[in-house]
Amino acid sequence: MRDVAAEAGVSFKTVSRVVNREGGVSPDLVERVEKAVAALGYRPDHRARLLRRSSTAPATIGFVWIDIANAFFSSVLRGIEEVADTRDCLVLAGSTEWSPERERRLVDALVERRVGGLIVVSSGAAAETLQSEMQRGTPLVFLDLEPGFDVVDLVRTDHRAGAVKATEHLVGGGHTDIAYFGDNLDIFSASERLIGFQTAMGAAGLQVDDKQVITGSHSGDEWREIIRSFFESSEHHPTAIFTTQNFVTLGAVQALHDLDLRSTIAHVGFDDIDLSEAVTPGVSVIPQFPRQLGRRAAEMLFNRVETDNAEPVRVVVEPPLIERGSGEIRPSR
Amino acid sequence: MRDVAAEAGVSFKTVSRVVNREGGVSPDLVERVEKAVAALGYRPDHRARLLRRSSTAPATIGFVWIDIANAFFSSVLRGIEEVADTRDCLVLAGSTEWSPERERRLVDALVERRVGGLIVVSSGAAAETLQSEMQRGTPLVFLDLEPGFDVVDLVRTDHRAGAVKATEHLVGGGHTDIAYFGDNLDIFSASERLIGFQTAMGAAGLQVDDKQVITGSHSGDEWREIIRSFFESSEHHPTAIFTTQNFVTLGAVQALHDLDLRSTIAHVGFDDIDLSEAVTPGVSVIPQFPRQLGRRAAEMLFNRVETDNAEPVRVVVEPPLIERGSGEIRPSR
DNA sequence: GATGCCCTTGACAACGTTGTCAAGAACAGC
DNA sequence: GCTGTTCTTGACAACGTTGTCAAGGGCATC
Repeated sequence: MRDVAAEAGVSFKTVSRVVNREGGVSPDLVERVEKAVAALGYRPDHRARLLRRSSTAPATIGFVWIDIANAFFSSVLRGIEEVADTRDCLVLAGSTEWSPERERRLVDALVERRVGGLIVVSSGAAAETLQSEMQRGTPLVFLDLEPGFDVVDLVRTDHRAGAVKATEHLVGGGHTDIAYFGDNLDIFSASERLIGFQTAMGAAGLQVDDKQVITGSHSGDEWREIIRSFFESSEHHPTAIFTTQNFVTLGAVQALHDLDLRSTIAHVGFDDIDLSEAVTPGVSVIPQFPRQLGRRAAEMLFNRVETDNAEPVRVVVEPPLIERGSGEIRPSR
Repeated sequence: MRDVAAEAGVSFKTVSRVVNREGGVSPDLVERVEKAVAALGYRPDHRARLLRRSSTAPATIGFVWIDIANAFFSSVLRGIEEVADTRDCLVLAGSTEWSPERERRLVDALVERRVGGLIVVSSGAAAETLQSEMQRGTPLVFLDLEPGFDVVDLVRTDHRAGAVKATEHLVGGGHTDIAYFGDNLDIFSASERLIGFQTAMGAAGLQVDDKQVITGSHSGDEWREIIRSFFESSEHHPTAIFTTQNFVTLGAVQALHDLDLRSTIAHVGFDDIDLSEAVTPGVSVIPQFPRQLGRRAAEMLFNRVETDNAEPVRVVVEPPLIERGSGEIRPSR
């Protein structure tokens, strides 16, 4: 900026005025400054600007998510960006890949960059930083997971109700012997879904066999192997399965296809997947609406910027069930 | 920081020393300062820190991409994050959703935030800003697309060679009548793929019928409709199709499935998709390796930070062909 | 021609941090 | 006890910008 001022033969305050279109600068000076700006390729330094300015509207918001490979969160991010874009706001996104350590570091890094707000898919690892940041007045919205401490704003799917719905659907189709494949139970959404499964099974008077509850954190290909060997090895086959995450569902579809069991074993998944209609039979699912969750969370965030003392908002969306064939297979025995 | 200094009864320089673990501070002062930091929930302001510091290693890099809904770019981002993470570097990601206007704004915003480097999937819209930023010495790596001006570092798939390979595969299987479905031609990769298709067709002495080259920018569901009505309406059916982007491939698999043509029409796609093995027949593809492209780009970026005068690097990866069944169907006529 | 007003411009402080340097204390060696 | 060295600490400038205020010039009004 100093260089631009020298080039144009004015003080740097005048440059500042021109760059920010404050007005009150004579036309020829404006022109001289603009020429100098163009000649030197000058860009204002956003950080210094924010440092000085008693800015109100956030120019950057942060998004901390858990798994970059999962299309669910990509769609969430898309929803967030759509809303942020209308406010000329950038999204600083970082994924933790399930590591509490990384969650702490990421949240710290974002807080240190003084983002105007934060949307977090939090395991609760960064609770301390998040809470002190909340006290500083930074808007904070939690998404998908309950972080395990008192939370102001939160948006998520009703994981438990969705799992109940899926299980009831299978039970209603005549299945009494249902296997469960899902994410690690230290993840809030995963444990909620298992609780939903157990609740619905219990309500139907059915027993849950521990050997038929398989949990863990794996890629789609790993799940494919796990589910294939589950069906290959166990003498006792369930007549239906409930897969409670999109990778698990993808793996299960592949595995059942490999074993030519897709028309025999009933299957409902949590989260929608691509090509769910192109396989035979189609994959029945409890879909989530990640893009809308993202939009909703971002709107809540900006809302909190504007109205400081608003009541806490908790949005918990009950998901529907989409029948496509795989969930409607009757038990063969 | 001033508050912390007051609370601990020291000067703020001492606080700075403690926070940055510079050493040379007596143990009891360290303890007092740390207590004050904890009590007040103090976080250093990263922006101010960078403003002062003659820092070398970048703390933030930017990634500008074109389509957040496309899993290809999510994987690229993942690769970038993996590398950035090892350098304690955050990734500021923004998607342009194909809008040149948005590309300009995003690149400007990142430059103004003084990112330490930039990985760009650029249509060329922000050429001016990017070039002046390159002159400022900011490391810059282009990914996937040629932006239409002289470029220093670039990583991409060899779109043309991949398309040639796919087309030759279909031609080699006996097909002479092949339809092409792909992205808008003002996108570099799309036009390259079409050129590859045309080249291989020409080399085989085959004619390309303009009515069988369908291009546009659509979602998977839209492509499903387009391809379904293409096969429903035209009296003349091609015996094979080449779909040159993952959404198009997804749509085509669905559409052919809807019409019960998946075992009749040969099909090769560009970009791999989920469940490509679970459908019948499996989907033959020219896969890209987005995560590796991202890793490669990030490594080049950091490399350029370290060695300033390095030669320009262009990495153009020739993709393989994966046979899964759909591409090996013989023409029925 | 003096006064008052507005319009343009620049000097300076401030934002929150780190780098530089010097002051002061503590200690060792003569 | 004096000198020199080291260790701890703080004062101050600087990073690049914007907010505040005052100075100076031009113009209208009396």
